[in-house]
Amino acid sequence: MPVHVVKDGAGSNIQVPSQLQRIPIPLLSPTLDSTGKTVKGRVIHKGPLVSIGEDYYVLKTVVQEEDSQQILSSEPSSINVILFGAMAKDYSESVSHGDVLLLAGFTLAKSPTAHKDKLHAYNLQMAGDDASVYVYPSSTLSPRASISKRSSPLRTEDTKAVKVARYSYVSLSDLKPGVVVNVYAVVCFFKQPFRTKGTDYCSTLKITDQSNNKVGCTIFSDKLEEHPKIFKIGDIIRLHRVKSQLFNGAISLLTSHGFSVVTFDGTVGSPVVPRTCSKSFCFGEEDQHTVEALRVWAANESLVPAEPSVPLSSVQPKAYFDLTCQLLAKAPVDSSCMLMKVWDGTKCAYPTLDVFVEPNTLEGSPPLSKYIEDLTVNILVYDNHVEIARQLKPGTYLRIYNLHAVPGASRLPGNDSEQSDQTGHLGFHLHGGTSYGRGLCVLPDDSPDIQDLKRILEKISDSDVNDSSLLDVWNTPPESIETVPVEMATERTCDHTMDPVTLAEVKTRGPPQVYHVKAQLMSYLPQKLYQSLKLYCHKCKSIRDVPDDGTVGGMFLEAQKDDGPCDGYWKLELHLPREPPSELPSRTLTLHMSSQLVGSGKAKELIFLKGATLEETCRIASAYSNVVPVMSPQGSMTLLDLSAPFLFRGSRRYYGCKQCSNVKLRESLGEEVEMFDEKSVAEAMGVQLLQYGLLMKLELQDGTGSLEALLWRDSESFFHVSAVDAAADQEAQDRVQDTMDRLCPPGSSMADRPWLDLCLSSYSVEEDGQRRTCYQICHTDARGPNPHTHILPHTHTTPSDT
DNA sequence: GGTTAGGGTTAG
Repeated sequence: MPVHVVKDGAGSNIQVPSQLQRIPIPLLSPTLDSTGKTVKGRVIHKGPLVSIGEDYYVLKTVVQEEDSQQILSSEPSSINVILFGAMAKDYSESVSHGDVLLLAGFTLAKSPTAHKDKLHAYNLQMAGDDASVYVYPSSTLSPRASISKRSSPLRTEDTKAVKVARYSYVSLSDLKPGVVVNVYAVVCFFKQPFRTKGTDYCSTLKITDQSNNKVGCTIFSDKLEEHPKIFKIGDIIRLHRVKSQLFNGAISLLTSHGFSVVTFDGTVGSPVVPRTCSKSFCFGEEDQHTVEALRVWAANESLVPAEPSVPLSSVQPKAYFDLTCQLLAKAPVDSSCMLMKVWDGTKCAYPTLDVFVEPNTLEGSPPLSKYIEDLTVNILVYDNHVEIARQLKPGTYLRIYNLHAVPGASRLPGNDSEQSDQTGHLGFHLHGGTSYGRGLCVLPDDSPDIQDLKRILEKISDSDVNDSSLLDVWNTPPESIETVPVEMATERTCDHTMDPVTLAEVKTRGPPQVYHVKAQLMSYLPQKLYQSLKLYCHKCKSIRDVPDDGTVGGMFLEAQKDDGPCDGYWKLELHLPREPPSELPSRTLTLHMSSQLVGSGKAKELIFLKGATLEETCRIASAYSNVVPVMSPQGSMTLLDLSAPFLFRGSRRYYGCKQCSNVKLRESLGEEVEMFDEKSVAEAMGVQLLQYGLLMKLELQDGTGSLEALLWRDSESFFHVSAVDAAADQEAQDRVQDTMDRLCPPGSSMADRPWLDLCLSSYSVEEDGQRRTCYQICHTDARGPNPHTHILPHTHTTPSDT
């Protein structure tokens, strides 16, 4: 007898040859010499005994690898076994579903059904005297053997007996209206969840089981994750607590209170992995067998299409098809339309429609090379699908259902006459609505349907990154820069050790954070650089503009109207005539000095100037170290309005904060001052000194997105310029302008602009009661043509964060 | 408290 039953316990008289070498099913190949080799597996399908002549039989069965590690292999772990002759008859009578077999003396032959049943590419053929089957009945392996002792696949009625304690499952043929039931079934039609007019999302399904009844099923839930995760026809579904009801004369199923759903891949022989969001769900060996039985039944019913989707290379004009692909980038087109750039590694046989969008509206990486660009197609997503598409992250793998290949480009949203030469090109439209299951979903990373695709796409991407033509592509994303030496126009001075991230990624994270990014400068504000000069108060944190000379000059003229006397606190007065050729009435320009300072020989350290024009003040300031413009409206000396500079030191002018100063000019002013700099003078007069800063808004982009970042806290070190110098000195201003012209050459395209290595910090600000994330460029220096000639003075503290 | 949808092509 070529079929040996190995019995449990002492009664066993069959010896399994011990010298046989066991080969895991996924590793079987025709190059293998099968002499002395065995295969061990569990019977997951047993076909009928077929008579093909007088006393000659054939039987087909499917066994699955028992070693769970081998099941995780990417190769199929289940294989068709064909038994011939008397062995087929023996097998039919003594082997049951669930039994474990040891097969020896087999030969391998190419499986003609591999593309359809997704089982091993080869069959095991068992014929002749060498072939032996050793059977370990499942009764010797598990206590539930009696249930498995059948010659036909599991029926739901049988499973009831062992599931009484937990769940009982009703055959679709036994449904009565108005009853809450649990069912196991195969999905033969499905729609991805779509928004209803009510409060929920709805999944519309049609399911079937071994009873061959097809039953409609409607699942309502406002939580997307509670909907069944169905990716293709043939997936297995388990529904708990669904209510049967009559609709249009037929039974249908509807979610009832406390419903739950679990789904499984429908591929015969693939690992049985429940797909569910539920953290506590019942799943036992019975469930495993029910799923396997439904898989095998569906495979024999030819319910499932050979392929779940169509590659781009096979797409025909006018076709509606399902596409499995990777999302590369997306961009909003208008309120009802979204562009998705996708690829699947194959090239469409027809020219495809180009869709223009502004590069800064594109999220994700545009094609890295001409080659990848040729494989990338544009999909226009409309209406109800936009909501789902908007949440997708570039890089994810998608399946798009009922995608329409529209021949002949028509007018497109957001496109104009540039499209006219594209007539006849194939456009891809995911129209609105859900007919025919139209929709899209994310395929999980471990989905068996994308493993090959992932490998192929990664291979293409990798080989393309090494292509030198990359350097010609302006939108080379920063990740690729890592492998290509590119001179950066800025350098980071921070000591953070972290990998650079894309701007798209930066935008997904909340503040506060620090990032390293590589980006280009798209634009900046203000364009007139003197407008970037600001005055900052450390105390009240306010920022104000530096007034221009016209405004300041006007204030000096206004102050001249005060020609009243000063009280006699001040020892020295110097009367000067108005300078010719002025035709105005004569006036008095007065220099005052502190009596205390005169007494201590420091008279010239601090000069108070009354009645001078701005121009005169500047000229006098060049001869004295500290000049303070004053007036005396009520006979006592006071400063001008704090909108004007309160102090001139050489070419530098200093301002005080109107809000935080408490001005008091005492007769003894300066007595206690040891060193006359702007700080001590301000302090002595009760002025809150304002600090100069450079504030700029830079729009960055890196191919994955764009981002506005401020240059403020570290702007002085960025430009190698002190802000107070920039306010007083044309050469310093020119240096700032030179830097900006280098980072963003006037009239240049993005291709000509250098990349910047930046340290970026994010923080939260509140505006009109709304919190908003802001970004600042910190710890970053522009690389000047000769940065070492512009050393920043150390006397300045930097303004803190806004 | 218990709707919504109840498969069957957009029309850009």
